[in-house]
Amino acid sequence: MKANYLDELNEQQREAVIHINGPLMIVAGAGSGKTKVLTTRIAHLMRNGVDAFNILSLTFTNKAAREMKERVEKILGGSEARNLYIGTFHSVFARLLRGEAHRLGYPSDFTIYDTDDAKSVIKTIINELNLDDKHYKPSFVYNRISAAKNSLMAPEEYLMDNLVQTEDMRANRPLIGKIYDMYAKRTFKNGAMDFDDLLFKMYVLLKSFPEVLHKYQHKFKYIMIDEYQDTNPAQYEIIKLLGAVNENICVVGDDAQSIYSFRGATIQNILQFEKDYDDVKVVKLEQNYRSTKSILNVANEVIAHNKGQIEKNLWTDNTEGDTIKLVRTMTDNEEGKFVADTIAEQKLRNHYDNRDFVILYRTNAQSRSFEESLRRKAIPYRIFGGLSFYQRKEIKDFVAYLRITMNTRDEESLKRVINYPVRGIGKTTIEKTIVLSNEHNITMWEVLERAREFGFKGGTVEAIEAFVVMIKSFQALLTTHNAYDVAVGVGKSTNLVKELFNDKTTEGLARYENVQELLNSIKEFTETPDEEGELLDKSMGSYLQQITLLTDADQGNDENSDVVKLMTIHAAKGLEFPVVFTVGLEETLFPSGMSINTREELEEERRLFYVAITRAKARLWLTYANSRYRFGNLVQNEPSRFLEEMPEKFIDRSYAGGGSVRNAFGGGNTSGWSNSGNMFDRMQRKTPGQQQQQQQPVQKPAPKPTFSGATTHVPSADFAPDDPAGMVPGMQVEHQKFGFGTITAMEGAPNNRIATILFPKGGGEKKIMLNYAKLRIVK
DNA sequence: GTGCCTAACGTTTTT
DNA sequence: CGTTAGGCAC
Repeated sequence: MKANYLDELNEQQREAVIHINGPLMIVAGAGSGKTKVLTTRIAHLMRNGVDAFNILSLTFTNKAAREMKERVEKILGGSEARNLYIGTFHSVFARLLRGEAHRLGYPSDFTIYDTDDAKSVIKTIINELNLDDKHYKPSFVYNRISAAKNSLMAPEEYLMDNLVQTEDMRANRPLIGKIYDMYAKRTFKNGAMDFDDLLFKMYVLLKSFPEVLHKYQHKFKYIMIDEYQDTNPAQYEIIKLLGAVNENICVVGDDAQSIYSFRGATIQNILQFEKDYDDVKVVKLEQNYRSTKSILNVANEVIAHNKGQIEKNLWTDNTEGDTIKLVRTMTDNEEGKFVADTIAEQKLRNHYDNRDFVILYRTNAQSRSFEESLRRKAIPYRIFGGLSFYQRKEIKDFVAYLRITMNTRDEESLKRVINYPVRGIGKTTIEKTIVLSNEHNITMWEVLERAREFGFKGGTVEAIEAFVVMIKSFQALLTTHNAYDVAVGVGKSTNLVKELFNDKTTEGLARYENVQELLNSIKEFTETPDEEGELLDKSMGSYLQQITLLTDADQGNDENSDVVKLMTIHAAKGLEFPVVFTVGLEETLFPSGMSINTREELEEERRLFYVAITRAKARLWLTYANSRYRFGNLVQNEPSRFLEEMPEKFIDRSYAGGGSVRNAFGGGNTSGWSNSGNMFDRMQRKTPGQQQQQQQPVQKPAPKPTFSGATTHVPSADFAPDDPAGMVPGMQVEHQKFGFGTITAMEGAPNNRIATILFPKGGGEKKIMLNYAKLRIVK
């Protein structure tokens, strides 16, 4: 261990590190060296005789856990760090639950359902109850159930709770409690836990089995929790239980960066920590080592608009640095182009590498325009988040085989693979199996095992038996082979790999490669030593439980690859970059239109903006578009209210540069609003139709006139969709597909109008939703 | 039972 | 606009 590790800390940091016993709260401002303090503190504990086996460190992302482990290893120099229990709440609890699952009636190889799996179960239940899944939307129900679990409310309590019941009644969805109850029973029957169960069941376990609680209270003598501001009541109660004996709880957080309330996190946990324990030591880390003065000042002033914070004063010794550039573009595509152009320019001018840039947005859907513009300029990039690798269909299919092999109770997986690839077990047979399993109160798998007994006949029973034999052969493999060999065996026997291999389409090729990647990851898992310390658990069960908790950001952590990164602001928490583009700063987008109805929601959006700003070390661009495509139609956006909250002094509002915008349209109207007047005054309102034309000054050549059937219409050379707002009955219009027609009637809400149009050559009268149709006004 | 076509739907944010 | 789920025809 390095002897001088304490010398590298400032006074407050050191104070936090050397506090060994008793509750400790570290209020760590953005960029104040939080991870350094946490890792050094772990090293310091160990140096003072604390056994690594007795330290539990909880984080929110696998990435943070990995980083922490690496940095502790670096300080300690030895292999002792391996014995630390470092991980996310979910992964640590999954591991603990695995060892204790039998007490709760779960198999130790319980399946972990991701959000999609859970919603699928919920949807099944909704259909079983003969409810309308358009009214009882699975995602809505899922969120209610999730919220219940995160506040430790079991189905029975949910049904009895007046407040909750009133809410459901008011939302006209009184049966959510019933669905929750059935969902809990069903997932239990399936031997499966969803994300929230990993917390909820952990709590139940500790609460119901005093000997288990005792065991872990004495194992985890020192507990550290990162990002404490993002913990929910379930996590809070578990920590309280685990730490009750020793009270060596160290929480680290920043109330200004609390951005996960939608997941049940409550900022109260950190605000109240001092009241939860006696003699809480509070340390504030207020020196920022990350950002320039300009960036930090803007961040501080923005966050000052929130009420009720822990008082702190974040400052920096760094240089003032560049001003923050505020950029307006006409459209989202121009925004993308501007950012790509600026990255190219900055690389030349200031010698940055691709890896120095990040593009941060509010919603994943915004990535598209940036992807396109970066691709066009041949700038390599990588998107973090979005669709996880493990959510892809081909991966889910493959994993479902592995899951059913490990846990035959898992009906979600069973239903997924029972007839894929096609083996002659159709809908009718599956329905029948479900009915039988309900009648006899056994699992679907048990029905299949005894198919002949239950009266399945002919080809069906043969197909079922072949399927059962196959899965059993996989189970047999498990006892003799490692996870990788089993997976390869599964791939061969099921023909899954072959099927994808034979699909020579581009998508088929990609799918084949994805499955190969999955196999590689299993191989890697079996071959590398277990990072989590503890027992070397190389089983398939362990692998499967782990992958569900991985996010895309954890995949391919080739941090060194020189690419521009794109991610949501949520995903960027805890990271830093020399140059940051925060994009889409428009009302209804950021702040999100979903989050402007209460002060609490709006303040969380503002904290999100604060997080975005404070990712930047040296340079920060804030961009927004005058109008952008949303659901396929062009919408106007006002600049985000947050832009008005920034101090003028550090902002360069005249900056609309980057070349492209100005060059394309001769300057003038795109150059932001400099010093005079209200910034909104100078925004020119344009109709979508006008913008469309400005965007494409050069008309695309008309499609080649090819032979077409009587129903196919070849659009006119100058075909360009017009603003539907101006369309009224009597007008002549041209539809891309149906040809020329006359509007005969108009109905629907003003923002969602439906026109009845008579197309003489295009199949008669049709109802067209104006929001989605491409129509050109002829006259 | 499979594949194709149409209609409907969607955008918060994630473990 | 893009995707996807469900209905319908082979």
